Amino acid sequence: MARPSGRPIRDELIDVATQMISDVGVTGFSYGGLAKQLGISAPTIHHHFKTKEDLIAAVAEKYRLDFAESVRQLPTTDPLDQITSYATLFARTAETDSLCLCGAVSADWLAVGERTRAEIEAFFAEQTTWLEARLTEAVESGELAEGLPIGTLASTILSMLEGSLLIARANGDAGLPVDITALLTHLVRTGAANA
Amino acid sequence: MARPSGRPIRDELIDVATQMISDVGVTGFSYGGLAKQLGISAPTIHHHFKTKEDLIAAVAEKYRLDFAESVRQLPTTDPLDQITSYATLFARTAETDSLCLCGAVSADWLAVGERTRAEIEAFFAEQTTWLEARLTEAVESGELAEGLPIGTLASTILSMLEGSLLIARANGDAGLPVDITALLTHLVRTGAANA
DNA sequence: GTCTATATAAAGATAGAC
DNA sequence: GTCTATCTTTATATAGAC
Repeated sequence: MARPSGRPIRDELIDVATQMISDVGVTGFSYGGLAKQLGISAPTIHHHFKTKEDLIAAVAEKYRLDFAESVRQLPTTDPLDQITSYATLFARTAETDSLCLCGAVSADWLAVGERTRAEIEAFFAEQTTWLEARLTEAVESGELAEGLPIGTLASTILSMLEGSLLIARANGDAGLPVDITALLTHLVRTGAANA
Repeated sequence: MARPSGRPIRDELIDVATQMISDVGVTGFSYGGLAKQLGISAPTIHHHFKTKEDLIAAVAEKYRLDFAESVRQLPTTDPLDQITSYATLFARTAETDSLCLCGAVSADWLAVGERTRAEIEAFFAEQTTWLEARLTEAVESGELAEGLPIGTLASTILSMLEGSLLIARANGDAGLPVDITALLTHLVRTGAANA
């Protein structure tokens, strides 16, 4: 399987590694397997990423940055509708039987280095912060009842989405991330309606 | 590190392997590392589990059965309170920086064999079924509003708990599983109060 | 049931030619 | 920037002694 168009090989390495980590974990993927997929030799990868940990950290960073960009490009509607749209980012992942890269790395926590861990922590922190911001807006606009613990609610949504990808792949139910988010937003709206 | 008391070595192998899989994934743990931990030689393990896949499948099965037993032993109170107790099973896991074994294996889905996958699927199915039963009871007792999609709500809770373990370990926040479950049960109770 | 010795394959990584 | 060749370590697994 030769390498397609003229994309920078560094980017292709990261993309294919991302998929492989989602499939078999950070320990399960190898330079050899990655090289085969791309039709190059394994030592060539060392030229771009000196160690495997370098590559994994780069994968995590790119995922975090790309995801942030995807979130920025979500349609800006009502705050709770934005969270529904946000869930479709995870559903898109589920449709290819993939996990969130950061969830996948988190599952192999003791097998990765400090730089990678810092990226994963940053990813979860950024996503929680974004959700908190939407939830705060929802309180201000009256969509969401006052008095709810915004931070815990944000963690609930993120946990739910990360976990749903694990379960969706095992069950073959790619619609799970959207379904459960729809239910949760329904629940919080109901709470607001009766506040 | 020699092996403690007179417990069957087969059980000890499964227990230590369970912890290692939670730490570094199914590909990251090895017969060599497992042997070292227990103070035995690696080939000895082959005597008890002919292949690594045999061991992984046994680990998954024992986890599923032990978890079912833990669930059966939860105090039988109000249905929604039982779900709160249920969450403490996950919190206990988080306190040792561990994942649910089935969540950990699910993260390395393409790296395990059919028997193991069947165990994981069965675990998720059993847990979902248990949650559905409690939720149905909660509707009957008036704790929970009628009309909610019970199956989706059960999947929401399980997804939430599985995902919270991933995030709790990265964040060092072992209280997460309980906090988010408390919030969710609060949300559904609120819904019932206003139904 | 546990060990040593061994087979075979693959891993991560480096050196040096082109 | 990519390759072949190689190094070292580790992996899963088997054979056979005790």
